[in-house]
Amino acid sequence: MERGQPGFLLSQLGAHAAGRFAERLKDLELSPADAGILRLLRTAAGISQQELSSRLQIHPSRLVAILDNLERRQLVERKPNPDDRRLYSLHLTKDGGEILQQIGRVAREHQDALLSALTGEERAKLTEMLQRVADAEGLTRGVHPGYQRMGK
Amino acid sequence: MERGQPGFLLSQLGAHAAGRFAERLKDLELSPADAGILRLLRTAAGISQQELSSRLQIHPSRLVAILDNLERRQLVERKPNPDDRRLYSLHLTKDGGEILQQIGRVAREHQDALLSALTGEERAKLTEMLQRVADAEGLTRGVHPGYQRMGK
DNA sequence: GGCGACGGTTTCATAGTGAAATCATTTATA
DNA sequence: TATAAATGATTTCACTATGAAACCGTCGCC
Repeated sequence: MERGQPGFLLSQLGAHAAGRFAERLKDLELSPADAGILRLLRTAAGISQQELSSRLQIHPSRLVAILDNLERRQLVERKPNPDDRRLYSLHLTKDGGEILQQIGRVAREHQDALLSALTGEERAKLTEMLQRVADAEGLTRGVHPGYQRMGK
Repeated sequence: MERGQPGFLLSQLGAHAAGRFAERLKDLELSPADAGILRLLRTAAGISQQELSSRLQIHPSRLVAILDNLERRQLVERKPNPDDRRLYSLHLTKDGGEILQQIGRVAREHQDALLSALTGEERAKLTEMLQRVADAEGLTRGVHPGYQRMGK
């Protein structure tokens, strides 16, 4: 990849953005994967670990430890599934919901800082272009390829 | 980070682009860090490992193994520095120069595939915006934050 | 000439990784 | 209904990557 070229820039900036965001999340003692899980559970309450792991592309064996941690901190709850005793039914707790709000705040701050060099109009154009590229590449919205390796 | 928002998109697409590029590099049996090193050595022939590691933000102890490998494959040469016998003077070999050309080819293919959803005009606009953001964030051109953890 | 700093390398302790094994439970099959 | 196969969550294990610190030879300074 040549420097100054969009491919490299994209990858470079993406890694930078992810790193900066991860740093901000550390204030909340959360990893990016933690945040992704909490966010997904808001809209997909009750899903199983299996389903969670396949949606976010996190290895099931890794998910065990992550959920253990989130449950210990009472941000997530593993409820039994009455229909299938093998499955857990995962839910956000009250605390989990509240921390999710903080995550949202952090994300907005992060984004504003990151894109301060662009006008509002440019941000919209950038978002639209990036979304188009992401769709063309078959990326699922909200699923970060790095979740596979951003557990801690 | 909310989905569909530029911050997340950037990070998501960046990771995707880096992953795809790394896959293509595998055909040449190179890691992204390998490619970064070869590329830098083209314009900065003769530098020491110390200097290389600080420019690319690669840990010195990790650099040893990477250079061992590149030297074994005769893509890079460690010459003694006559002025200071502690320092190596790193150089691309003939083979290294040739593989660098192949890397360039792979990078162009990668980039074309990645941005196929955008017109030429849009690509230029995207590049310009990304460069502006990268500059504002203080990123050094050609230095990927991920080199720190993309040795293999 | 001796002493602290420096470059490159090695060692080491730690942590993260996925593949495969395990165990309970459910579904399919006959 | 009995038995086999599949599934979900977890644990175990072998492998790799990581940086900190120790190490050795060399340099610059006083």
